[in-house]
Amino acid sequence: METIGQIIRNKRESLGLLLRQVAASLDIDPAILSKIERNERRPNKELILKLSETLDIDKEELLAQYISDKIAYDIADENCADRVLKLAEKKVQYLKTHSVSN
Amino acid sequence: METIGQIIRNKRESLGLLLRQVAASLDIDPAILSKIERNERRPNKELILKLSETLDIDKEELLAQYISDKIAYDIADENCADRVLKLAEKKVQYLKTHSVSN
DNA sequence: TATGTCTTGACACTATTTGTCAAATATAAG
DNA sequence: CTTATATTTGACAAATAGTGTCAAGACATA
Repeated sequence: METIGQIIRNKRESLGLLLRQVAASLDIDPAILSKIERNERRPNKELILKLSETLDIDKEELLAQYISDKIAYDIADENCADRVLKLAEKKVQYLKTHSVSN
Repeated sequence: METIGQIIRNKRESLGLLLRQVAASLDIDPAILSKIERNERRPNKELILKLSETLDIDKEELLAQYISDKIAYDIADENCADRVLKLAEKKVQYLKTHSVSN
């Protein structure tokens, strides 16, 4: 399974871009991007959006990878992961139909 | 749908316990417990475990509620929630079968 | 060696989470 | 109407986590 860091690094290298170049486009230090690509540091949502533009990666795809990474990390050491995900699905449905902002 | 705060408050009241009493048992300020029960503040995992013991709520049940709450909150405003949850499921499976610690 | 790229770790700054406290509110009893 | 008790609220401090900066080290290539 490809990690989000691998996705980013693969795309960057396939475009022949240097860390320095992409980092400049993202307005961050190359060291941060290096860490993100090696999954040593987690990107935030803003960075995900910029990355999808700079590297021409589908925005929804990268976002889904990003959020599912966070979730998997949250529940990886729980022995009731399946149940948790089913519950989460119900709650999301509930929030979507009942939230004030919708 | 019952929130985690409601679960806790219902159980505490059904046991005839005061905020002050349960808070003392949890070693926290009653104000915090009050906020947790009204979903104004999110409990952390340690508190969840203590709560399940003090109020005699099934530990797995309360943990599942707690984690699914966090997940639902994370993805509530995303329009690809279903896809994210499916991806997360795959990643959890992957982590379970490939992690070093297992 | 000399150059350019990437990695690593220490550090500071900021944001978020968590804890503390006292005043305000609510409820019930005398 | 007081008094007492329980809960709620908001301001604030402390602790933790996230983020950014930088320079030195490692690595490859010419």
